[in-house]
Amino acid sequence: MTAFRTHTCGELRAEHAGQKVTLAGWMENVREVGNNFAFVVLRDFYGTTQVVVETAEMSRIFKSINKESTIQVEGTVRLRESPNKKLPTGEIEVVPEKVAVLGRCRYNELPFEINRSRDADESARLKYRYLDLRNPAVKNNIILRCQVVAALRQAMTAHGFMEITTPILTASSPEGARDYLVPARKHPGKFYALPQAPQQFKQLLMTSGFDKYFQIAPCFRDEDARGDRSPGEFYQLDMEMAFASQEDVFAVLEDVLPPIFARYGTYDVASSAPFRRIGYTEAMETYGSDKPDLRIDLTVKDISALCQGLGFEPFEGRTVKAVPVSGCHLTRKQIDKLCADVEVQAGRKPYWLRSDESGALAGGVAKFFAGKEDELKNALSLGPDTLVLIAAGKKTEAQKTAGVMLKMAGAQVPGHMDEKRYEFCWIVDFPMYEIGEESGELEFCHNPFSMPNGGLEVLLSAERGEVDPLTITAFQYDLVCNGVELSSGAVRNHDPDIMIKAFEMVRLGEEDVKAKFPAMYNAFCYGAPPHAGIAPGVDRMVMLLAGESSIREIIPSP
RNA sequence: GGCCGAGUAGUUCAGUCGGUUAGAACGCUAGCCUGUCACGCUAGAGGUCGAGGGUUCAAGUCCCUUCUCGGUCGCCA
Repeated sequence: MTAFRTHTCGELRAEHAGQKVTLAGWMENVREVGNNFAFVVLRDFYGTTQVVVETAEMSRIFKSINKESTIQVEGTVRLRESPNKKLPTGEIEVVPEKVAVLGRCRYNELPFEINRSRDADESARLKYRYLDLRNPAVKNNIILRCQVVAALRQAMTAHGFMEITTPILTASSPEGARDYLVPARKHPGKFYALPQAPQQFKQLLMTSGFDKYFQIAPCFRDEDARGDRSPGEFYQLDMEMAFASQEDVFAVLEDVLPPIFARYGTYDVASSAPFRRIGYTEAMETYGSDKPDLRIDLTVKDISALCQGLGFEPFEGRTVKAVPVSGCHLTRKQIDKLCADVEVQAGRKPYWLRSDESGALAGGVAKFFAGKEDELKNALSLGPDTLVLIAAGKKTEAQKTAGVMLKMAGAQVPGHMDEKRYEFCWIVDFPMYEIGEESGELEFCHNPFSMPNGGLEVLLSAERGEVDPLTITAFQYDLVCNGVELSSGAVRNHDPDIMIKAFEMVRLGEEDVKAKFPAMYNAFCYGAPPHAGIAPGVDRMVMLLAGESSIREIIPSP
């Protein structure tokens, strides 16, 4: 009950029959079914209620109002002669006595029909986002977002985490993206940077003695948009724990996320705690991706050795990866389409061949395997009716292309993907270092502030030449769900000595650490707790829960 | 920034080999209709075919330039 209404438009039921009520909402539709006889649909946030028009006077009043105007209707509830079981309020209707226009819609033609706004052109939807959001199907994703955020807060609080806010106007931070800059009025020529993540602040909080921190944190990165990535700003469930290991972080999310996915998601949660852990190297070998979609039952096989000396130039001296797709009955045209799709995404065209119903190899590059058919069949455990997609190139290229082939084939060839479930996994053991493509020298692979597995010892061994630095892994991890990278996190390097040594490996030193991150470095010199954290993307999570493929569907004002 | 695709009525789209007056559905307007709920029926209004240039007797359609949007790669924890 407010000044404008006694009930909402989603509230009235049979038991309200006979009551005098006042409703307020948008005039969604008018169905004229006779002379001076019509049904008006009134809509507010909570639902719709039918208003019945039976007199010439009421008919005249409603005819003078454009759809989507806001109106107030005072009247009496009565049972419908022909109820509609599909609607929560379908048993009743309101007989109006007084109608007032609260907010007139000046246009009788809208940019799109409210209830079909999702079919409209996206730029029109965004321009008229306030109309788009009147569509319950659009609005419900935003409601879902609110519920998920509330549930996350509740779960994190229940796990003993405290929500602490961190600055928005700050100094440039260590992440790799471009910063957004804000001119500083009092210091002409200088700028604030908007945080790409609250990374440094939360680590300082750990050093201060706060034990468990979290925040639904806005992050700002000046990068181009993607279907699953908002341009500019997005939100993370940022968290950090003191005196904690990688497994401690995993345990929290394995406890927090599945119930929320189960309750608010479109599908069932197929993974139970503990989620599967997959090493980075293994993920790249087996799935051709560091964000595998475990709903797909296909894997990548290495056939490099087998493919030498075939007389097929693209395979010579290259890494060759194959993805066998069993039970495949695609036509030649469909296979070409699949390969073209892979080429668009991976930038490299895959090769292919297939086994027919008798198991004989045919098509594509099959002829080059003459004399080696059995070897290939054994290597791939090849049965009949199987399409083999093949990628060749430098190791990383071949892996990446194979990963795209795997996801494309999984999505397009029936029987290899059970779409309607959530499959979580952790990708662990990311390499600490790599050989830079441009420099040709050793560089940090990811975040330089992750703790190397093996600590100072392993770095010293590498320095003495006993350990290949490329084999050093970091306590750095990604949480992946259905092929979407939900989150990445790490056990942080809290020890200045290890930090300096890690930097020395890439020809940097203490001065560079100090220069780049003075606050954190200094703080760690006063006794820091070992700590670890992670930051799942809220937008991507809601996207998965809503079953949407565009991140703009779950953001109120994209 | 590279590549691919799209742009035609308020909206979503069709438009054949370049050929008469550019069509459909929804929406809108008017009329009919007393139980609809994606109401139904009849009629009508509504178009700079994204923009500019070119080829041609003739361009929505072919060519060039350009703009906008989407996807993707680069980029991005």
